[in-house]
Amino acid sequence: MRGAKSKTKKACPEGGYRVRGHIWVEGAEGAFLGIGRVALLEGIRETGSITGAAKRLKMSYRRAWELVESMNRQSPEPLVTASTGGKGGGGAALTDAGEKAIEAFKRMDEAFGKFREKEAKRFP
Amino acid sequence: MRGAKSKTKKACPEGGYRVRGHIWVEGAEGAFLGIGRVALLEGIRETGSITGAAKRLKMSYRRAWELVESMNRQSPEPLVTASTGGKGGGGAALTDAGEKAIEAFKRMDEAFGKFREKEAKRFP
DNA sequence: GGTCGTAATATACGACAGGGAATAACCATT
DNA sequence: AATGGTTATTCCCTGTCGTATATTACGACC
Repeated sequence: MRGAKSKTKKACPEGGYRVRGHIWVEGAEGAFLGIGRVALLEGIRETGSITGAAKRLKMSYRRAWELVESMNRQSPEPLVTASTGGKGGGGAALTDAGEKAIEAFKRMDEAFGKFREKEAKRFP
Repeated sequence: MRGAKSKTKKACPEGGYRVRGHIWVEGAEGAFLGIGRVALLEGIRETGSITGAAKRLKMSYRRAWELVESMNRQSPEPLVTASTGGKGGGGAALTDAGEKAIEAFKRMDEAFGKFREKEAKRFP
């Protein structure tokens, strides 16, 4: 009942399986920096607000704000500064620590991609 | 309102953050082999039944059975064989492919641990 | 000083993964 | 043929997570 009896078809030399994964940095209260949080940081940098980043990433403002709070709480210096009122109603921006965090994570994630690709050879 | 102002405390040379992650093998229908599935396979090997493995891992039989089905469906040859009735009411056992899957995944997971440890140095 | 769009916060709603229970089928052993 | 523990399968229920919605506070700019 499982059909397909292999058929000795040797197309796809290293084909059927691929290795996937999540990787993230943990701080005092759990998740601190992951791919989603980094995307949020980039969204904030490019839109100038938490609201704009949330819309771009199709997540609720509430969640975006919670993530920003979580990151700021767990870092000795905040990654995002936000201000209310004023020109445009307020906004948010990355700090230098925020930029550095993005950079470090992206390098790690790239290395992770290479790692997965290499390890996938274990499952031909 | 975020307190703590860093304090220039340089104990914990590479301390605050650690890198964590999940890694798994994907097949045709999604997840094929992960740490939980491997633990289940080992539980089956050691208890001789899906029921026993589920109890040991404190998961419902339903879930355990679904995981076994998923693995068997996505492998050219099943990782687990099960039989009903007979001595002891039936049972389950690993195939040779099942043993090899455990082996391959554990090696990969070990390499993953080393990778995370190495990459954590990016976040001092 | 009114305006505007954002930050910040609370509440209610909905989706869904997983758990638990219940049931039927199975078959060597006794 | 009765037993017993397991596989296989279905149905319901609940906790959790995130979304959506609503409200208030804010302050530079016109």
